[in-house]
Amino acid sequence: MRAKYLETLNDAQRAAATHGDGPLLIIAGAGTGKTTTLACRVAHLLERGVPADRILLLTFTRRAAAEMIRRASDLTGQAQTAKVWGGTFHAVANRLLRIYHPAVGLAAEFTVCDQADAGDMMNMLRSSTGVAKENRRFPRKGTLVSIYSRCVSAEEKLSDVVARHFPWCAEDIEGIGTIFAQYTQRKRALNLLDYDDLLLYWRQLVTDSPAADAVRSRFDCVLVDEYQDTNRVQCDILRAMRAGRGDIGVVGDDAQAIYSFRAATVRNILDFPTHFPGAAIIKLEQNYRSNQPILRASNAVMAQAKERYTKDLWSDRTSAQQPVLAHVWDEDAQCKLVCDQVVKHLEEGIALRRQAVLFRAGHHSDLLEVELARRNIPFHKYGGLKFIEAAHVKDLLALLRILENPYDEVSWHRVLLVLEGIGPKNAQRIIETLTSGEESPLARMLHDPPSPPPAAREGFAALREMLQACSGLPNDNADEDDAPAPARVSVAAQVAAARRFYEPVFTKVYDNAGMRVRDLEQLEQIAAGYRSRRRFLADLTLDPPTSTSDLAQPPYLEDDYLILSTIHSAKGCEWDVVHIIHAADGMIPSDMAVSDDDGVEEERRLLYVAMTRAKDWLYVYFPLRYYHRKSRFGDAHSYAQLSRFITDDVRKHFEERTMAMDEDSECSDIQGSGKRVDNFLRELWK
DNA sequence: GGCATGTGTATTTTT
DNA sequence: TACACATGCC
Repeated sequence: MRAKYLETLNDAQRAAATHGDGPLLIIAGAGTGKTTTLACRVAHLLERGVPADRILLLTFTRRAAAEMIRRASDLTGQAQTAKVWGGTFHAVANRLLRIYHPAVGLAAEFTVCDQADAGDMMNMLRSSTGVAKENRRFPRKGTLVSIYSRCVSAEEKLSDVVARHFPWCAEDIEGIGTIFAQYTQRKRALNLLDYDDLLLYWRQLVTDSPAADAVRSRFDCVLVDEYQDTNRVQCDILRAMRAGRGDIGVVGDDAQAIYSFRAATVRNILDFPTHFPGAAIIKLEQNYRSNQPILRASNAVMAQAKERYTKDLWSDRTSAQQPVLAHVWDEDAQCKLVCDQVVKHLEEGIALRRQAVLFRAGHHSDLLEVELARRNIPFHKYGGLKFIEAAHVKDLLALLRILENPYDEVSWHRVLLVLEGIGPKNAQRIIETLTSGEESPLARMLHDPPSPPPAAREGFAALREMLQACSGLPNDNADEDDAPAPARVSVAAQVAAARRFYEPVFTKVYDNAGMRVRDLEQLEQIAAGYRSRRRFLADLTLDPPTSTSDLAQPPYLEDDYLILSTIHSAKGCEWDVVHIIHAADGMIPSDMAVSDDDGVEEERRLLYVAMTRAKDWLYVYFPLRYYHRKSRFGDAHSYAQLSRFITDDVRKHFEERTMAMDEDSECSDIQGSGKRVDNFLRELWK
């Protein structure tokens, strides 16, 4: 008997969901019901009797995994569905390594550091090795981290990576090599893993460790979403995880590969049948998301791609409304028009959260955010700068990380620099003293501290007290007999203690202290949901709040808000109305990406991804004039070109509207053919 | 050695 | 606009 939920699938989807044990490659175009299909496959596996905790579901974000598991659970009604191992490669690596760390020579309390932490360490090495001394333009920390990560994830030599992707750093290659060598050494010594390490250790765990068999046989089935955006190491991991077993299913779309900067390679999809012999290939080509006009325009964009993609998506959702290409005078006009359109759709009954504004880079929405705030239109922004990257949040977390891993020099450095009167030199000296002895640097700090510079004496004492309070160790003066057993201090209490320690400093150092204090309060709230500090830190690093909204507690959940998102963060999502702003050359494609053909091709796919997020309405905005605010001259500006991807062939599929300026510099009128004016006016009364 | 101040410059996308 | 680096004062 066939389960009810399978009836709702089309033939290709059902074939994918009910496929047997062999390797399975699903090529799923945008909006073809990929999530549904995967959820059904999970449900099907469960009903076939596969235990939930023997299913591994790898997705691009933890949110995507949670969504699929939730849907599978709805389909089967089985509570045990929650036991499915779901998450990102990095999160799963972390989870496995917490169990099997001895097999790869890791200590249990290793901490995971994010990109910014890695950058801080690179910076410390940059000065301590002195390699940057001779050259004033030695690559910055961010660049160093990018180069490093690229070498590791693509498994390419430093010299090749620099030559191909960072040619302007070629003359510093020796210094970079020195820093990298020390970077890896320090990380090991300090018990730190960066994002790349998580994958590398997972790979080692399943290819070359005493636990390899145990890890492999933990899972009966592995499912991977967004396979086009995996890199070589991730591919190796999958091959090793499935060595001698066939049950692996991957889903991907080569037309949506947008992560080559993270060394993702389309080869993984193309070579899947070779890597996993006997693989069945199923294509999903019917789009259930977008209406025909939107799909035609999107297909037209991809039709110009250098590589021909295998599929044209089709849809039977008709609509008389073509996507709109809006020519606006400048960025101000763009903001106003976006707001107008958003409100118009809202008044027609489409909630704000069913609408999204998409853009190439995080800062592209800066002006719009101001305008939205001015008009009291609530919004949540995904992508771009994150809460977790703010200096004051990092400062506070550094304190917890010291408690978790006392050997974490980078965090010690951060914490010490917060104190008034301690600069890089003194911080360095103090850290050297702390780590010189046999005992843990934390114990040394509490029982036999180095002397701080006189100016920092008070702050230093406060720091020690704080660490003391959080660590739960008895202090020097405590009478051993009377001292109660060290109480476990809750994570939230630790954050609270850290907050009390930091807040006076903040009010001195930062101007908008109020906001920052609020951030820390929110951090404390998040901490309240955790029993384990280790878990708290790992989760924040591996699955950071993607927008400030994630920090908001239930009262806000009912509120309606507009979605602002980078195109990268919009992957996998869909909205009734999508507004794509800054469709100008230099924005899409980004100036940074046009130096080589592959870069341009990826930018094209990026526009395609953005367009195919739309279900019913799609607006693409093109501001004609850009101002150069940094220029000496008052109103210096330049005229932009329409994105090179919106060719004449593509424009045929759009309705074009032009907003002109009137004397008051307000955008108020329409230019173009009479027909367009009529269309526009009709829109207004509709 | 720390810190305030001034100058120049590079500036995407994310786990 | 933010960040790295240089300079000069305490």
